Amino acid sequence: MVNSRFSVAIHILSLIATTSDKSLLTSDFIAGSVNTNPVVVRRMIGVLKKAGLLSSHSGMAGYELLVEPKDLTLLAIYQAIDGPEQLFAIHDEPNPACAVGQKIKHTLEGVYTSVWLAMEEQLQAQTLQDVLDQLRT
Amino acid sequence: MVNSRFSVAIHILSLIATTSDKSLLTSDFIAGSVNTNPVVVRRMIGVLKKAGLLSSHSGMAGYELLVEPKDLTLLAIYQAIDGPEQLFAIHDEPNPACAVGQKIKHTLEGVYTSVWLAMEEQLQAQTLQDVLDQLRT
DNA sequence: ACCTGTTGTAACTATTATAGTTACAGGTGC
DNA sequence: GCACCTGTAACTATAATAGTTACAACAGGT
Repeated sequence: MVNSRFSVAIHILSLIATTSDKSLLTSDFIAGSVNTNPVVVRRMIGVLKKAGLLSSHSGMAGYELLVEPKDLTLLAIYQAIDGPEQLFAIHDEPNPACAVGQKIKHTLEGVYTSVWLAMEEQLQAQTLQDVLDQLRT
Repeated sequence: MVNSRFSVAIHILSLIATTSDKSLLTSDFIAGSVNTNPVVVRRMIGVLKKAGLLSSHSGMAGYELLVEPKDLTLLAIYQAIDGPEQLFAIHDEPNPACAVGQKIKHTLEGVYTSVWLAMEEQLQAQTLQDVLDQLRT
């Protein structure tokens, strides 16, 4: 995929998890750490909030996690940001009159599903807490 | 990633592998099966040729595989088309003055590497021959 | 030698996604 | 009231993807 939304989401959640003084947690402060625009942060936080991962109050600084870091898998974060559910696209409408064209879509779907499941397994095996532990070392 | 280059490459290689009358194998014919433009096919074939997966002769119809389908892993195909070597990008220059910003890049790289390796393992486990077998059923 | 059909490429276009930005309405609490 | 914040809409810049046009060079048949 190669966009940075997942990285930004993990960065934001890590900041919220490790900042004890919640009044510091403004979109501006977070944007400073991520090195992006506050609006980008607020947009991402809106998505994470909709997914039930954190809470916020309009007009008031401070975000709070609604899930314990040890219970928050990276897969859950990935799904929260609504990342693509496939790694590879399949070209549109291969020619059904051709023996290969007719079957290739179904075949590729099978291949890609197995790859996808392996990836999900990895993301499921790691939690935000694992990330926090590595940030400390 | 979510582009269809990998799918198109596998489709092209499958066609070449299953078409016995090589004189049929023109970029136009292949484009008809893939449902795209002949130039897109020739471009992709140029890449696969550079990687040593097939041969072609300018001005002459007919492509030939240079690797046995059973020896051609999907990973080799993926590497041949020079697909991205990462699934997730990391945002540029997180703030080094911040405890999280300072370490997040290295941490995420570790996470993403484990995911990437799991994906490679899946692609390594399947060959073009496996694809051909599924196309026949 | 010529003609037809092919490959190999360069160059351009259209479409889409990503990220960044500006702007502003509305909430919060001092 | 004021300073500061969130939530969002709207716009822009940039880049990637795929499709397209165009053409030089090559092969093989007649």
